[in-house]
Amino acid sequence: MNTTIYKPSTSTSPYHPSSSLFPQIRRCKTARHLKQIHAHFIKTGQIHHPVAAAEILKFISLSSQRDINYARKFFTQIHHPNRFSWNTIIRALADSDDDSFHVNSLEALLYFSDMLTDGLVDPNKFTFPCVLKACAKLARIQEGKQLHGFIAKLGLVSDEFVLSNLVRMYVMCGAMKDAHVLFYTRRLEGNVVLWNVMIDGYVRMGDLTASRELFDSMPNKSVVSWNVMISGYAQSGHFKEAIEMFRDMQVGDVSPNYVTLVSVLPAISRLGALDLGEWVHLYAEKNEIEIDDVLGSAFVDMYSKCGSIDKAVQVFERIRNKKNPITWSAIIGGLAMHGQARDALDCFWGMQQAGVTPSDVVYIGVLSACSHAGLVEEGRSVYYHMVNVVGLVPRIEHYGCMVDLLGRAGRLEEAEQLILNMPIKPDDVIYKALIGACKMHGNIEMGQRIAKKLMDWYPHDSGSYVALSNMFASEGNWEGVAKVRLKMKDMDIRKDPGCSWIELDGVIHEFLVEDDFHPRAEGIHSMLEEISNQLRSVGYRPNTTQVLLNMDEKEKQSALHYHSEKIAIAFGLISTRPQTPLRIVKNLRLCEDCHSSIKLVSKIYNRKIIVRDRRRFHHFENGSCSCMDYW
DNA sequence: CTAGGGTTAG
Repeated sequence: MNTTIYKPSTSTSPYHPSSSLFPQIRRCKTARHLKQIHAHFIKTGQIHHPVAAAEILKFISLSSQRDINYARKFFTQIHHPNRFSWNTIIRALADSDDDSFHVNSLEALLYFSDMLTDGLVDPNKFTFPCVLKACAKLARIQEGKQLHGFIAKLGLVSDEFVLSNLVRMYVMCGAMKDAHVLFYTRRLEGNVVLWNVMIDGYVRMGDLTASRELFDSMPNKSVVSWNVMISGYAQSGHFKEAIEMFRDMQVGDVSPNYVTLVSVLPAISRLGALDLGEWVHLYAEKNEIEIDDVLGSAFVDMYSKCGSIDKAVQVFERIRNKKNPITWSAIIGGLAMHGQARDALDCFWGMQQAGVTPSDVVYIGVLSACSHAGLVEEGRSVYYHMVNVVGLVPRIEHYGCMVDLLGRAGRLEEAEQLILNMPIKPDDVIYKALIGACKMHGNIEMGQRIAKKLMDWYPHDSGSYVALSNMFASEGNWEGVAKVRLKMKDMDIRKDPGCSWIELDGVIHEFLVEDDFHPRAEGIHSMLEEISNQLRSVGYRPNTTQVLLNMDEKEKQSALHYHSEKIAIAFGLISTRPQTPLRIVKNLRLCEDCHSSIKLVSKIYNRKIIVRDRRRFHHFENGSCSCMDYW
């Protein structure tokens, strides 16, 4: 047995960690095995060899079995850490991505300062990327600028890893100007990462024009460049642009990867572009991209939001091993949107049997499922469970669900009491839920009282005016309607324009109210006429109570006639084979007239019509709707 | 050793 005790190295070690010196550490696979080696090295004294210590530290800090606390302890046992060990511990702390990343990043900076104080080894080009990363995470620009000076003195600014992390540090501190100066003075055209960091920087600043310009002018685009643009567009609500980018990248020779799919799926979900979503699913399977919990959650959400709840459940069931709270929220939220409250409740209990504690988002899903289905008692006990069993503090969204749950079920006083007693300041959403319930149950007094309050608090939000007007209209108070309309005109407040769209062969066709810009406008127009005649022949009478404008009855009927969802349906009917289901997405909620006429259209034309409105899905089939008219 | 990601009341 080798019993030599190695002397600590002075200043810089002549040794570099290499597989030839301690191959057993490099070959080590498990944490258990590593501990055995560690113990053995202590016994033999080899632990004092700086390279041995560095190798062990590397395994503890950076392997898949990493254990940051063990690494901290181990580091304090190293008598004279070499540069590799310093770099390793700093990197381990700066890389940590869990809840304590803030503390860890601070600690990384402290280790760096210890390294300088220690004075035995100097930082090098491997040290700075990690220290800069810590600064970036903490958004500490002062320390970052000091590092910049230090790096310049050592002549390391031109190192591509140092430079891109320096630029990234400025980006994460919101200092795009400094980032820009570095980027342009360096002109490392070949460094794709540097470009990507800059593009990401503009995305983070919300300046998509600037990031797009940079993207368009970059000489070589990597898959990450595309991913940054796609997720940038998707996260800022530019869903169409995100999808356009996704298509464009395939014209070039860059293949989408796992992150691309995760980035583009939310955009597909929001637009309800089922064909494209299915294409992405096939792409993942063909290219053997693993559908793990993260990508799986994105697919579950996509299928739910595109109206295919069955496929959502299928994907969900195939994510066998590692379902996390987000995966469960996605499926529960999906079932809720489709009105499958019982299934959502089953899932809620199922996840707990699977040993996953529900997150607050899961409760939002379950509670909204209960309110859409009128399951008051179930909703109450879920709420009780959240507060008293799991111990979560209800957020405004949970109160919103409870107000909606009670309100829809006609327990208006209880709902109002809940608002008055809740410990958070109620927002407009909560009041609108209650107003909706008042209208539904004909409590005009309470509804008006709250709508007026709302108009005082949010004088520029069209929602409260529309709610009040609808309420007057539902009791036939046309004078009231006219007054609200006048006030809106005075204050220059406009109702959000209604907008619906339908995807055909991967192309999204969008229609606004009274839209006649579509290439097939004529065909659509005559189809609308035909539908209207068919409806009349089965005794249908338009329900004009929700028409906001002060028009005569005939004009009102014609306004209804051109609601965007009706135009989209007419277009769908003339553009698809008989019996093809139609999937429509609408930006607002369905009005009552559209709801009842679509029911009839589904019967007359023998079509399944699946409409996603602002809140949920309506599956129309053979004259009735899955929401059972409770929505 | 550098860049990119999933769920959320009406």
